[in-house]
Amino acid sequence: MAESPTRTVDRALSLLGIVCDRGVVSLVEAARDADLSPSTALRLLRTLEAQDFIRRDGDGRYTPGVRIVQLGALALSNEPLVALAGDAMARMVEATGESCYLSVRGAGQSALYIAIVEGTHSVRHASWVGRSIPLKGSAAGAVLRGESKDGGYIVVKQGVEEDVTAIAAPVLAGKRVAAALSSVIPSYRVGDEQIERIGRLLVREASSIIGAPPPGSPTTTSASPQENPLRKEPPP
Amino acid sequence: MAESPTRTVDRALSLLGIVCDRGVVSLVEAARDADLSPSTALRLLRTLEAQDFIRRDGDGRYTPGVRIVQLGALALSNEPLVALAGDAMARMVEATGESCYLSVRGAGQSALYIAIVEGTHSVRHASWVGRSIPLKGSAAGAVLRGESKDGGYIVVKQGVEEDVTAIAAPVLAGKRVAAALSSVIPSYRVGDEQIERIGRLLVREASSIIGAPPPGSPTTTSASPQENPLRKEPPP
DNA sequence: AATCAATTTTCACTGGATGGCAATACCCCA
DNA sequence: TGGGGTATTGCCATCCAGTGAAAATTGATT
Repeated sequence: MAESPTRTVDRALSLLGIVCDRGVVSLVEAARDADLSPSTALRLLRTLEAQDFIRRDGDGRYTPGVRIVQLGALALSNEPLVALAGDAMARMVEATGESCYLSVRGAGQSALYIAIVEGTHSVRHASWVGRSIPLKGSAAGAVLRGESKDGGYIVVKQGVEEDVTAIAAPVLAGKRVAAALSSVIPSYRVGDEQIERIGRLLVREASSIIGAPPPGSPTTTSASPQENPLRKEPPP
Repeated sequence: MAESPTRTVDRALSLLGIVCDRGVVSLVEAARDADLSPSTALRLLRTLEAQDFIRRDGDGRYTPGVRIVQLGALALSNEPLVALAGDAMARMVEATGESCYLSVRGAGQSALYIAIVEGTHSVRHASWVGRSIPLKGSAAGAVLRGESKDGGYIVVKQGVEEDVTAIAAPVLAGKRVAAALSSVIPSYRVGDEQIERIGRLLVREASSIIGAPPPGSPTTTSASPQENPLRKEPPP
């Protein structure tokens, strides 16, 4: 975290994080976690509550409110990378049948899934948009830390999740790693040849994301706000 | 918005909303929207940036940051109603083939979709978790405003979206309307008999949500954090 | 009723938040 | 190139908004 100019806002945002992390929290717990006096925490929590970022349940404890959900979804729907990566991710899933993820650096030492296209196998890896995984020990994390050589792919077997093999390639904006494109596959289903094939596909698709032509409709789970609400699918 | 004890935090949260609403915004625009001096806005925006709630793009403008996405997703995954409603919503879609939505009151005069199970027809209504719709003019909105009689369903044809008919029933916590369960259907596909049938189904399923037994795996687009990442589907 | 912990209120105090203003940066046009 | 206009950033005097200790209130338990 960089130097922060407004202590009061800092404190309130920390409290917001605590409420969201814990899901349900009492005043004194939140105050303790934030290292604030209960009366200070109360006032700040009341401010968050006044704008619907948090709410109080029947027992007087604090839980996240609708405003944080709403702004989070808005933020995600406006994320340009999500739109740009849609076609590439769909192609990955079509070519491999495996779940495909787009992730960026998250808060602290984490990576954050910002788009997902699920695989088509009946046994497949499943996760969710908005999930954080550690930078350390994950393929996407290694890529986001700049550890892939010459834009190549990174493989992690037995990383942050058991029984899966993760392969990731960097989405580059110039020299900077903007995101990681990854596939996460049940380990029983991949040998070295398949890993290499998927790795090469990831590298190719990742390099198509920035500089790609203006996207059509995204096909990820984060549907575009402008999408026609009556969706017609192509015939099977 | 209720009376708010901490002006500084209020202002910062308003700025956060402005950045998320607009997607990309300059300092002076944000300051104008928030009715603040540019130097005050700068300082508050810097605080939001320091905790990754917003970030600056290459042109120095502000866009939402990963922290808001992360906390939004966390908040949603901890929302008890989403878990509770999963089975009911899946049953609705199985019985009708139409998209099913769970919504709660959002900020201001809005309703917020917090869970969605999409319909199975090739032409179906599509929307997204986190989307806000107006309370006025929508079936879910009417239900959330307490306008359904005796827990019955409300029908809106030609409401906030064209070409669709929305039917909603209240999810009650005691006497209080906790959420709205709704189906949104292309109007060409429903006559009065179908509307009545779906309406009655909605009422029945809505009444099963609170007081329902502990849920299994939610089947909505908001997967549970505890879900097994290797997902095995039943055979077709 | 007594005890304990959580929550809420009160209020003296001060330093953190403010915004006006100046400096700097940037863009556009003649 | 120079001028004009706007945006951004830094500085600093000012003051009141934010703080936290302490008291009061509430709620749960024995």
